[in-house]
Formats: sequence, structure tokens, C-alpha cells
Amino acid sequence: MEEKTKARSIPFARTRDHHANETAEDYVEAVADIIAKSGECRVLELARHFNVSHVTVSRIVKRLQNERLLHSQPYRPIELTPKGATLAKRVRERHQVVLDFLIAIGVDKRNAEIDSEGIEHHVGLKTLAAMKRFLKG
Amino acid sequence: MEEKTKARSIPFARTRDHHANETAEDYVEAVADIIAKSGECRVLELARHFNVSHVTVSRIVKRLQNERLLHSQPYRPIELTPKGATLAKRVRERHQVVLDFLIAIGVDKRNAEIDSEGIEHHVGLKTLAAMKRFLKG
DNA sequence: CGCAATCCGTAGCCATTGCTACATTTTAGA
DNA sequence: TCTAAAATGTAGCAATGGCTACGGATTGCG
Ligand SMILES: [Mn+2]
Ligand SMILES: [Mn+2]
Ligand SMILES: [Mn+2]
Ligand SMILES: [Mn+2]
Repeated sequence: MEEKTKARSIPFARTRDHHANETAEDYVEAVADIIAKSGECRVLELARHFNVSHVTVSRIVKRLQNERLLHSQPYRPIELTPKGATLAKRVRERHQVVLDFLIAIGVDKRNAEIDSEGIEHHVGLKTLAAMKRFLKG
Repeated sequence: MEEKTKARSIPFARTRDHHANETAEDYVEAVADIIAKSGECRVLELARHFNVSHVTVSRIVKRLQNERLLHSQPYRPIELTPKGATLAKRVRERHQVVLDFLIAIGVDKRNAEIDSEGIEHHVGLKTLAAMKRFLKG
């Protein structure tokens, strides 16, 4: 999305970018959470977490491993690389801000949890900062 | 018989639903806007709008036609069905609320336009109502 | 009128993320 | 120990949305 790009088309290109990062963000966040909760993260645990088949998880884990966010050996638990752990921390904090923010403006917890799961990936630095200001003020 | 879905997996399933509707929502909104602005909506105009190739637009238009949201004949302008027009109206209003809301909490216009393009599709009725309350209050 | 530019459709490629069915490995219990 | 269950991997299919290349239709202009 460079020079000749019409201004009105930029938001759509950015949204496509957000979606391209979404799986990675949700997976590292999930791996961090599951390890924090139960000590290790298994393919089947991720499958239950996202309510998808273990096959889907297995393939995505392989891709994220190529991107150096995770590592795992066959039939072994999944772990985060330093890069993955850094991303997980950032994503988890952003998710928490979005969730707290929705609750702060009066959304019930259940709907805040649902909507924040999708919204988080589209919250840029400026919007995140605005939400933090709102929560502090 | 229904399987008992784990509570923590529900937000992800809902997010997948939101994404499944996203293209339809953005396209009917774009068609409505383009017709309002220039009288008719052409494949190439949509391609410029989203910054994708005309081939991508053409295939998606065909799918949305099967879903009775649009109709078009080869080499003719694209029009909204009543169903499509109804959806466009709802989507456009929701988008406007999200955009106004982001600006109201202090996000600059440019970033509000970018983030709202993705966020809109994840804003459920409860969250939308909360945003409207905030804007009125 | 006629032709060239423009618009649009089709063919066919890729990546991603769903799935089921089946194969293989690991683990746990009798 | 040793075998059955559980966990994981592999094969292969579908839908969606990106793309380029190319061909046909429409339109505008000289
Ligand atoms: Mn998410
Ligand atoms: Mn999340
Ligand atoms: Mn999204
Ligand atoms: Mn949008």
C-alpha cells in the first residue's frame, strides 16, 4: 500500500494487515495463558481453546514456528520463543485494555469478552492510548 | 444433539462469524456510497475503493449476488437488492457511530478512520448501544 | 463508422483456515 | 510388560480472497 494508493482505500488495506496478524496474536496469547495456567501447552488444549480441530491447530503451529514465534517438536508441548513471548505480552495487555474499556463504557462482561476478542486486533497505538486515557481519567 | 461448547471458546467463534460477514458488509456499504456519490457502481470503482484487483471484486460480487444482496448483469452497473440496501443502511450507521465514538474519545480522524474500518464488524448490539450512550451523554 | 482504449469476465495460481478420515506415536493402566 | 486409549501427525477436500495473464464486450472518439 504505497504511493498510488487512494486515501479512502487505506483503511481497508490496514484492516487486511490486522487480519493477517490476528492468528499469530491470538495463538501466542493463548499459549502464554495455557502455560501460565497449567504448566504446558498442548495441541489439543489449543483446539479446545479456539473450538477448532486439532488439525487446524497443528498446521497453524507449524506456520508460527516458521515465523519464529513458537517452537515445538512432534508430540511435545508447545513453547513460546522470546519473540513470541514479547508479542504475547503486548497482545495480552492490549486485549485487557480493550476489555476493561468496553466494560467501562457500560458493556456487560459477556458481550465485552466477545467483542473485545475481535476488536483488539484493530486497535492501533493511538486508539489504545485513548482507551488508556479514558480508563485513567 | 449439541456439543457443549466451552465458554472461553465462544468469543473466537463469534469473531469468526463476524469475519464471515465482513466482506458482505463492506461491499454493500461501498456500493451504497458509490451509487450515492456518482449515480452508479462499477466493478472497477469497487476495485479502487478497496485497493484490490477487479478480479477479486468480480468474484465477490458474484457470491453476494447468490446471497441476494446485490444484482448485476455482465458489463452492467451493480445495484443493491432490498435486502442489500437494508444491510447497507444498518452497516453504514454502525460504522458512523464507531467512527464518531473513536473521535469522541480522542483518536485523531485519520486513525479513527483506519481502526473503525476493522472494529465496526466486531461491534455487537450491546457495544453499539454503549457507544451511542457515550456520544449522547 | 470503425477502431482503440477501457471495462469486465475467465482461467488458473497461491495462502489461509476450516473440516473428516486415517496413520502413527506416546502414555497409562491392567 | 504390553496393549488400548489418547494425542498428534498426514492426506486430501472446501471456501474465501489475494494475484497475473489473457480474451471478449462495450464505449468513446477521430
Ligand atoms: Mn482475538
Ligand atoms: Mn485475544
Ligand atoms: Mn476483524
Ligand atoms: Mn469495514
